[in-house]
Amino acid sequence: MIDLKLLRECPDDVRAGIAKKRNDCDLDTVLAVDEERRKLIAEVETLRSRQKAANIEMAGLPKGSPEFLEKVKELKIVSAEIKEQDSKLKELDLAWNEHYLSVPNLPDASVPEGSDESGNVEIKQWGDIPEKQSYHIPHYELDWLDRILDFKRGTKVTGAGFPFFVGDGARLARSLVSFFLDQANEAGIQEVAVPYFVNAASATATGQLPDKEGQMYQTVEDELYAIPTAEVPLTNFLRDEILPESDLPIYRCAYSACFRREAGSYGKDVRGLNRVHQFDKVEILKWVKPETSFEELESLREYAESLLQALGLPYRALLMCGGDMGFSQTKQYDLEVWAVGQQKWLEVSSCSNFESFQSRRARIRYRDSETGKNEFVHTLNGSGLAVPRVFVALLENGLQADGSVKLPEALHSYMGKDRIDCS
RNA sequence: GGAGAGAUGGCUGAGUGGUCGAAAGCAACGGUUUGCUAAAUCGUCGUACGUGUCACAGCGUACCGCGGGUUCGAAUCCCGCUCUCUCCGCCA
Repeated sequence: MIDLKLLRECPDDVRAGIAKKRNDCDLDTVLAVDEERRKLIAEVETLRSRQKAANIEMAGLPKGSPEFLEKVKELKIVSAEIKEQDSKLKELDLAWNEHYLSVPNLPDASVPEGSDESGNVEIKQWGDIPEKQSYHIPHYELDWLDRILDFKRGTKVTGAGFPFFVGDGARLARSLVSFFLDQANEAGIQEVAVPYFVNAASATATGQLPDKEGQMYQTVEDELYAIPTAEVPLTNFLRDEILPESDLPIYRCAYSACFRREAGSYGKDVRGLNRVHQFDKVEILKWVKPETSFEELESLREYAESLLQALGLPYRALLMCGGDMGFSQTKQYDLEVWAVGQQKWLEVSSCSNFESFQSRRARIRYRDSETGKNEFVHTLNGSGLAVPRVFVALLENGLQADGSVKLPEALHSYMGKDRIDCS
């Protein structure tokens, strides 16, 4: 959630931000409810104050004396009134909360205007885009694909979008995870293994709830949610905590399987491994001091890029425009890898600065030595990286005329060989 | 799954209906003193929201695991839930 003060004092700035994000949040209603709520709070507190004073007076009176009984009679009325106003306030609080949570984070000034992906700005392209040869085909058309990926049995066992990785496929997926984790470790990012299910409080703190409930798998009995990304448990790792200033910045990474229902995404881009319901990903999290968060975003993006460079995969970096970025982000970069077989850019990483939007929800603070106050940290996260689409790019770009797949050197030791053979 | 115990401020820990936001101790912070270290001594020492201020201050309200109830009044009584610990069973 955004800063309440900002909302009240600079509604026009907030309105402009909402518009830039092409969000349909109705700020006037939010402000109206806010004002109503504040008025009611003042009323209830005045009543309570009166009650409290009278109760202190009563404590001094002899029990059962006429004055005492008189007071009781009087206060019964006040008490009833408080009860009534209080229940009104509770109701209003619920509505207010819902409205407040519906206000998106505001985009940074450096974020370009635009309403969809066409508005994104390519800030960088790296690597040579290979010329498409006759043997370059989409991975899902490889005739020996079922030797490393088994969609059919995945569908039988679980459902569409839950493929089995088999043999070299399983090994390649695991190699990528190991490679990503080792790289992170080398960069000084501490590894964490996270729970794959979170409770409602955690899902709310990172913004999956209430809006994106339909995107998560849920357990029937226990009100737990399968994580759509390790970002959720990892961000919540420090929820409700006040961190020592000297601990900042904190960098962590976590490998996890990610579960996404991908409700409503039919047809487009769903072939093969392009979009699946379960996939592996290494996620990087940063908790930093506010004044450093935009530098931290750049270094996070550069780190994610370094992984693609090490794998020799051509990619581009996009600065997301207002209309195409997420609800909670102030600034977001996407990295897309080139898949020569499909002649397509595939998103493999998204690096974002949330500023205090998440930390405010999750109440992650630090005591600032200068102001002496508890301030919200800024959080950032980025994929480093998501496995399946990197897997796809490796297959399609590494494909040789003889049908085998050449692997980048960085993976040789993990795979125990330099290529995947077609037979 | 069965039986029992518990949940109070950064920590330890008092408090069983009425100036309790909450004793005491520890830790922390600021000052004084002692030749250093150590000790002694005085003071400060929760969070959130509302109000107010240029900003402080101030004022008000809430918060003793969470949610409800009883009462003029609840940390304290009642009900439900969650979590932690101990013992037994089961299990990777």
